[in-house]
Amino acid sequence: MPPLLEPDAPEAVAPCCPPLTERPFTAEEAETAARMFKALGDPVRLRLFSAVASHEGGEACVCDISDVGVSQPTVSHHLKKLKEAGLLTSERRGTWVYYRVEPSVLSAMGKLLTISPAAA
Amino acid sequence: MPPLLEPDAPEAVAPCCPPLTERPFTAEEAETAARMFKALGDPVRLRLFSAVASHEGGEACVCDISDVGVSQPTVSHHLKKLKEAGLLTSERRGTWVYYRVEPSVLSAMGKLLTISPAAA
DNA sequence: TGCCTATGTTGACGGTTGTCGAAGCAGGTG
DNA sequence: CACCTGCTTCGACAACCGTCAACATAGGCA
Repeated sequence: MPPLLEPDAPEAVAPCCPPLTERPFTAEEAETAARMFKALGDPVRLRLFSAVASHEGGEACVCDISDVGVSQPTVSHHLKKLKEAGLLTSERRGTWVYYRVEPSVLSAMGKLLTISPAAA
Repeated sequence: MPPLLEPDAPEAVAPCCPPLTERPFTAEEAETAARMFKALGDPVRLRLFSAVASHEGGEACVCDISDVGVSQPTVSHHLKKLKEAGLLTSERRGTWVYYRVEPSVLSAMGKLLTISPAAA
């Protein structure tokens, strides 16, 4: 087996936390959820994420989305951050690297922002 | 009218952006939306926001929620950030200051994370 | 093999952020 | 008035973050 297994941690996303309105978050829940919000808290990253998420087939080559006004290394840096936060996954196919949205992420984050019945 | 009108900007929230998956965000949309995500991108702020959002009546006194492991000035600092991001509002009533969740925020952010039909 | 293109990594720089203690302000109570 | 309590602001500091140029790596192709 080649040593290409990535040390990133894209697992701490899906079953994360109850809705924000259900009860006060614990420190651990807050740590986990804040990591995702933080990843989307930069305009460049948000544009990259949106570009991938809205791209045909739910995936996009870096070359398709790197026109966001910063240098290419910076794009790579931000994509790495999004990957480490568990929001994107990447796969190399030949010359190009394709990024796609981790499927469960959108719904998981959406649930966080749900109005819970207890918050009436 | 007393000169107590606050210079904060809690207006740039509600009608913000289309779903992230609908089309790539423009620079302006990303700037606006990232401000909200960034505000929730800190564990302490997320706990404070969750504490307010889940509190009875949708509002909470600072004294009710300041047990998050940081000093009281730091709590105040984070609440200010949340207010500047348009996520919370505050009101002084007698001795205590009450914070409440800006009502439209949760649904607005929830819509951002909606799966748009175009992203099939 | 060598060269070109597409991405990722490194190292450094300046700006931002989270944190605290100290000081300030506002309201209540005596 | 003085004093206490709840909260905010100020000033400072270390840590973190976004950015770039330079370099490194990977794959395709001649």
